[in-house]
Amino acid sequence: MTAAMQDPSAPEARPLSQTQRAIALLREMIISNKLPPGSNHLESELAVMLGMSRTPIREAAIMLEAQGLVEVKPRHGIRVLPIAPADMEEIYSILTELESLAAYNLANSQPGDAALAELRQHIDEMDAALAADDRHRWARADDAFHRSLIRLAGNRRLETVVTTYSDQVHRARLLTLFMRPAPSASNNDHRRLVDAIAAGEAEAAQAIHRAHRIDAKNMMLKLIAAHGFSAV
Amino acid sequence: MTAAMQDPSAPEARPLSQTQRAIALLREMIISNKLPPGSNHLESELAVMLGMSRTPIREAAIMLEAQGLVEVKPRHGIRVLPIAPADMEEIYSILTELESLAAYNLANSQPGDAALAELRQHIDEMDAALAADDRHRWARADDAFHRSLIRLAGNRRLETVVTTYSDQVHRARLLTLFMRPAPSASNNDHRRLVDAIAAGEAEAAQAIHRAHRIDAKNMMLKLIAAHGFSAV
DNA sequence: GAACGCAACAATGCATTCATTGATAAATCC
DNA sequence: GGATTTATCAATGAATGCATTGTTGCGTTC
Repeated sequence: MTAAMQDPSAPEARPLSQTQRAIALLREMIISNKLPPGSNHLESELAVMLGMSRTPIREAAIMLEAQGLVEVKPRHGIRVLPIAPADMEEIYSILTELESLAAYNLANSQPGDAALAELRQHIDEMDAALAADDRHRWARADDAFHRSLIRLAGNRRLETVVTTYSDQVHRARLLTLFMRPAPSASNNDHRRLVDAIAAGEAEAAQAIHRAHRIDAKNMMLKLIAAHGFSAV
Repeated sequence: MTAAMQDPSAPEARPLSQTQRAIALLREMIISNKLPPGSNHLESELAVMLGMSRTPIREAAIMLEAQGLVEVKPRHGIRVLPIAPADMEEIYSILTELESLAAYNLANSQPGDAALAELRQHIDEMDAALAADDRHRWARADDAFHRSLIRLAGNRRLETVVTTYSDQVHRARLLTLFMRPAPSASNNDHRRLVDAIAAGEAEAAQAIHRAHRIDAKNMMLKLIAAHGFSAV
């Protein structure tokens, strides 16, 4: 092996398997709505689209099916699953419970200043996005806040589950992002949550986050119904 | 479409794909300890063992990895994941929260007599198993009770998550099944839970089940530590 | 004209094949 | 003799090939 095979300019030199690429690319296309809900896709079609053979596509489809993003129908190809209001009820019910648990556990774990600063930084970013009236930026910061909250709680499996179900409702959040009123009240909840966590008030943190999630769910369902969507 | 296309005599006439067979067989072998935790297995070895090619084995491995039962290591084969006490803390934390949620939701849904009868039947079976001093039979009935509880709550995703994590601790439950004292107190909890559900006392049901799960977790961790296991 | 049956086709499930890559062992040099 | 380098090997990642099966369209018959 010669040194010329290594590319010193690239910081990461891992090849990344085709299957991993397929999973990442398809997931991205699904949650960003490039592959619309309800659409069907042949393995060969996706294989051509991503420039690989059918094998890694099949393997990716199995993974994405396990994550609830697609359905592999024996003779009808790979179907992007739509999310109906009933699905959102299911998902938010789980997310509410598990994220509140994360808040509770984090509050009990006496998090260090670094952890609290990380959370507050995301809140500041949300405020800045609100001031700039940039909703996409706000949504990214909101995402980051919730991910940090879960990660800092220190339960990796909980992180996995929450990520899985957050992915499933990602399209719905995108859809309602511009329907909803400016999410300034939401940031109040976030600040109160971090304060409760900092003070070690576990039950308060849990209650605050639970209420926050329930409000978010109700608003989203109302918006989607009001705009006449039966699935997303 | 003619009526002749439906076959009323055979309730199930599907061939069941090799991949599905591989998933079911490997899962069974893993949770029943036939493939011991920590053991490594080559794709070709499993392929020969199950009488199929590597392809369905690979696909099954991806699914089982998504369910947290194995780890696919690039050059070292498929590794059955051991469950350490820290993993059990993670898992029971999630199971406690979600099963309690199921109890809460079921109590609120005013379940019919059929649902309540189903739950009570499993409890009776547990009593019978206790009387016969048959712990395997008790464990099966206990499993069935918990599965019914989750299923009747009507949230399919919740069912999926709980099943996934129940699988991961299945070996540990098997291990402690004969270490623990006779699980008669456990059945008291079950009866009180069903009574609370029948009475529509959602918060009581939730609290009873939460306490039940926390007790079970603490006992299991104590037993495993007392017997000197560092992983299962 | 409608319905049933048959045939051609297309997509998948799975096996097989090939190439890449990490590991192991042997051989040579210091 | 030990260490380093090289060569062989084994296992996986991925592509391809093949057979099965569901579907669609056409022809025939009632």
